[in-house]
Amino acid sequence: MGSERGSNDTGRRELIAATALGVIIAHGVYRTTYRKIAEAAAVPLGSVTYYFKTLEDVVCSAFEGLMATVSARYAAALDAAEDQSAACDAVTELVCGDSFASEGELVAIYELYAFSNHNDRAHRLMARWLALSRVSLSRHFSVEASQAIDAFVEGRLIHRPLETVELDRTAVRRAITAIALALP
Amino acid sequence: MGSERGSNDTGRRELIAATALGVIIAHGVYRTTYRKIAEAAAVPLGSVTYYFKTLEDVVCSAFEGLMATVSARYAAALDAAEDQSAACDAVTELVCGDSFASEGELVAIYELYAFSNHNDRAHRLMARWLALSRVSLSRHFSVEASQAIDAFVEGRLIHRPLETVELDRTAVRRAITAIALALP
Amino acid sequence: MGSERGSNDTGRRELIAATALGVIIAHGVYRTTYRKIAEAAAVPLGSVTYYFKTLEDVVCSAFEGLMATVSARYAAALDAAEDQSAACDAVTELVCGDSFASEGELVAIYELYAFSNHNDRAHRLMARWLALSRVSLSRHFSVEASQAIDAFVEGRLIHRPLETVELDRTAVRRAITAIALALP
Amino acid sequence: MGSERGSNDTGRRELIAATALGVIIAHGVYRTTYRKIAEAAAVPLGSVTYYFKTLEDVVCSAFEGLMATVSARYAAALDAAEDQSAACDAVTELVCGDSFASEGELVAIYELYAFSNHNDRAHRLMARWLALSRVSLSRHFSVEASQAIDAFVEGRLIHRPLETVELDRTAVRRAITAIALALP
DNA sequence: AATGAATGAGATTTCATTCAT
DNA sequence: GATGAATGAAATCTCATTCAT
Repeated sequence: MGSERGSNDTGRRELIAATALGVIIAHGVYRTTYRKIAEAAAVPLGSVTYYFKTLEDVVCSAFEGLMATVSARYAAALDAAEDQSAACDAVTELVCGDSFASEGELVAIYELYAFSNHNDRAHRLMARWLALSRVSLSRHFSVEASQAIDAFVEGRLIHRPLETVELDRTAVRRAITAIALALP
Repeated sequence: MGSERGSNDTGRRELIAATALGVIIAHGVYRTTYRKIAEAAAVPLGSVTYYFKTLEDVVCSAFEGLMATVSARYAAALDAAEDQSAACDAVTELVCGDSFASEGELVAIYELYAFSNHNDRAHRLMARWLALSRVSLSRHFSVEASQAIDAFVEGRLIHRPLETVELDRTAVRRAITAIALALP
Repeated sequence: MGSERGSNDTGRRELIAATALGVIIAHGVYRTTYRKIAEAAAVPLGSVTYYFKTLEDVVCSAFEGLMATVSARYAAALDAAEDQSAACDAVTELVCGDSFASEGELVAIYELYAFSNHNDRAHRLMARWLALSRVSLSRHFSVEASQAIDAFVEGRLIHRPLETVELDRTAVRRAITAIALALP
Repeated sequence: MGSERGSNDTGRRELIAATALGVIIAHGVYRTTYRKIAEAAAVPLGSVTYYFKTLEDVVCSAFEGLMATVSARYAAALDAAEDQSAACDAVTELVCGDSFASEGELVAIYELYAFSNHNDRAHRLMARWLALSRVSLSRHFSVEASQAIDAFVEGRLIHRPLETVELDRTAVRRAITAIALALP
């Protein structure tokens, strides 16, 4: 009975951005198109271009949503730790467990890394994310240890899907602790 | 006198692949096109499509060239080390110095990471590269230490362009040594 | 305190039409859009479409405003002339001076000429304008001289911006007088 | 049976430009689109965009074709005249007869006038056309008379389709002669 | 009355790809 | 083997227009 025009509801923009993240994960930024996003979100093509003037705009928004989710988890895990030992446990869990990022989210993070070299907004997002993770780590580690541990976490997340032999939790824990002690 | 047609010379294929890498670095895979490559290489469009039947074919070939270069450097640096201490020095240089990869090559490496999630050939290339770096590291470190150090290197390379305060060489050296000792 | 909605004031319609003329002058009819007009007039897009149901409607209204201005000037100049000699002076001034139409108005007039071949309302406007100018001229010249002088004026206005050597006032005056005398 | 690829024939470009002129005449520049041109020329859309990178490119090419035709006629008519009197006859024929430009060509000329204010290439074309017509006239008239007569011709051509009472040949002839004599 | 939201249609344009030569 | 010409398909994006409010 009602027309489809007019203020349909709230959250349309967010729905589109969230759906776009899924498209990026499934196809990569290089094959992400307005059309695929519209189809996946089950909204008219014109609706996507209405909310997002350029494709890079949608892509960035999708990445911003991802970063909000992921950095919240990162911060929560570390903020909950009461001492450095607990913080080492938390980092180990981030690296080895499933609590930090799903398989798909990891793929999206790769895409963001690549994309950020060609897009300023994404680049700033990355820089923000880096700064945030450092703040969380700095509550428990020296600045230098935070940098090193962060790098280790980053690298592990990238290598994980390619690894043939899984690095076990104990080893990860030991490496983190060693870094923390080496850079007091 | 000679026609401009015909076998211009050997190496045309290689020229195109090498040029493609430059295009990828400048624009990202998501904006890499046959046309941009042809223009950058100053060859006819038909020449690019003649040597590379699909665009993904050129992209993968470009990445293969990159990996050949970069993994050779990685291996050379580690093979030259005579003991674990020298290996730690070598890794430190890889991470902090300019000898491993240029700014542009780093950008290309992230592109490859992202691309590999959506392309089998690139995925296999990545896996091969990971395996190779492990072999190089394993000559000096335990398997577990190799995995951990490799992750650390990876993460540092990603963070380096974003870092506001540069992590100094001494700290890097110390972190690597600590990992090596912690995972004997 | 008052809402921003509601009857903002009278003259909104006129403001939009007048602004549209500026857009036409700046971009040409072929690149005139509702959106450009709305932006230039600093009114909401919906406001433009509210007052003018179709784009051709705005364009015609803009042209009507232009013609009102311009034909008033034309008529005033000729009505003020007391005899044929003064009328020749007046026409000379219309052709050579700045009093008849600004640079922008001239551009708009050519747009109207072109547009009138594809739009009935504009065509009728043109015909009206032609008739009016003839009435003004006929007060001082024969019908045939009026036609000829009007044509001469028209052509001069078109050629003026393209002329490399400016036709001097004396020559124009002499041509007009000659036509007037030749067609008594 | 053959494929549609490969060198189809010559003149494809010219065919498209000529067809574009027809579309401009029928719809006006402001409603001329790649699609309409392709359909009218019965060639694939991609063919039009292949030969003409931008729409303004097609439009200009169409106008260039028109000008070539029309200025050739103009020059021919005047070059054939043996003395000033014959030149006056020739100009009269240009203005009153059908030999100079068809109804459609006149419409296209209006379009060119309007378009030239928003496009440099078209502007240069107009300037060239003006210069050419002056050269033709200057063979028979003084520079000042040429300017004036050219303006008269221009204005007549514009007014002709709007005129309710046709200006007769005798009057036109008399006006031209008068101008020629007034500006020796 | 006035406007923001929304959308379908179509515009320009880019591009991978194919094929005759 | 190599390439210019050509094209179909789709991509991004713009826009007139409509409607709920």
